[in-house]
Amino acid sequence: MTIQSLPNAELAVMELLWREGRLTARQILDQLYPDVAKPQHGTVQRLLQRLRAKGFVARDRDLGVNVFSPALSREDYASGQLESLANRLTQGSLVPMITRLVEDNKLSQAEIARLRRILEE
Amino acid sequence: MTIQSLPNAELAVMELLWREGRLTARQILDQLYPDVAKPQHGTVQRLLQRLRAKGFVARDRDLGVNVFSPALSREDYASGQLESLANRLTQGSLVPMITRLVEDNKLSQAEIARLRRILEE
DNA sequence: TGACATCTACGACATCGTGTCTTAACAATA
DNA sequence: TATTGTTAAGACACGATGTCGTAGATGTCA
Repeated sequence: MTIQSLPNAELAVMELLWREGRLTARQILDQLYPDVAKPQHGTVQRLLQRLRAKGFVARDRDLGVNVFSPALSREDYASGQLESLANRLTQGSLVPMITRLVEDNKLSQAEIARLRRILEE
Repeated sequence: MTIQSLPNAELAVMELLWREGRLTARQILDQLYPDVAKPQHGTVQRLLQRLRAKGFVARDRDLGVNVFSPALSREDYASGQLESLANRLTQGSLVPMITRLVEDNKLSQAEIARLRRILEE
């Protein structure tokens, strides 16, 4: 079971939730569509509903208003995407991808050093 | 300029080309739709045309027949996808993703050893 | 040369996902 | 009760994707 990948608008909602933690639909609306006059309530509700159906968002309706929070951390999502990328393209291995990045000097020295530290265990 | 990501059918064509190197449309057709009776010529042509428009496939029409080959290696594509993933989710850094994979024991010892070797330079 | 098969290019279309808007039911508060 | 805000769900436009059909170009063989 791989983590599915999210479309832009849904990812934008997740970005907000990852940054803020817990938000009401109203707060999300205000931040996602600050200048728009029209009522985008429905849009946000739809996005939240789809995210909830996909298991990315949890809802807390104890208070009068619904409060939404991430059901999955950014790191879990990102690493899940990385896994599925490797599965689709390189038989599950990160080696070919990272090899290429290193060869192309796409990784800074700092980044390489940090990766080395992580892998020392 | 990030490398865009390919839909399934187009990726399937790339898989073939990456594996075989150079193929004619007919060969691709036979391998992609082995059992289908109907003539899917058009489908394959369309896929190849779109892949060519995106710059993923090169065409050699010197012979009577068109011969298609990858204009981008699997490693380039994969590492490009990894880059854009990191840019979208973790400010361009691989560290958070790989950290999480290590914590979750998603990487084998062999994989970790190979990554370490790559990063020694 | 003419008939036939193959290859190529492109138009058309159904379907699905995504993003948006509208409306209506519901809840809360003044 | 009137008003405001919240939630839910239906409807739709648009684009991408995958498929098919057709017509022209090219080549082969009798």
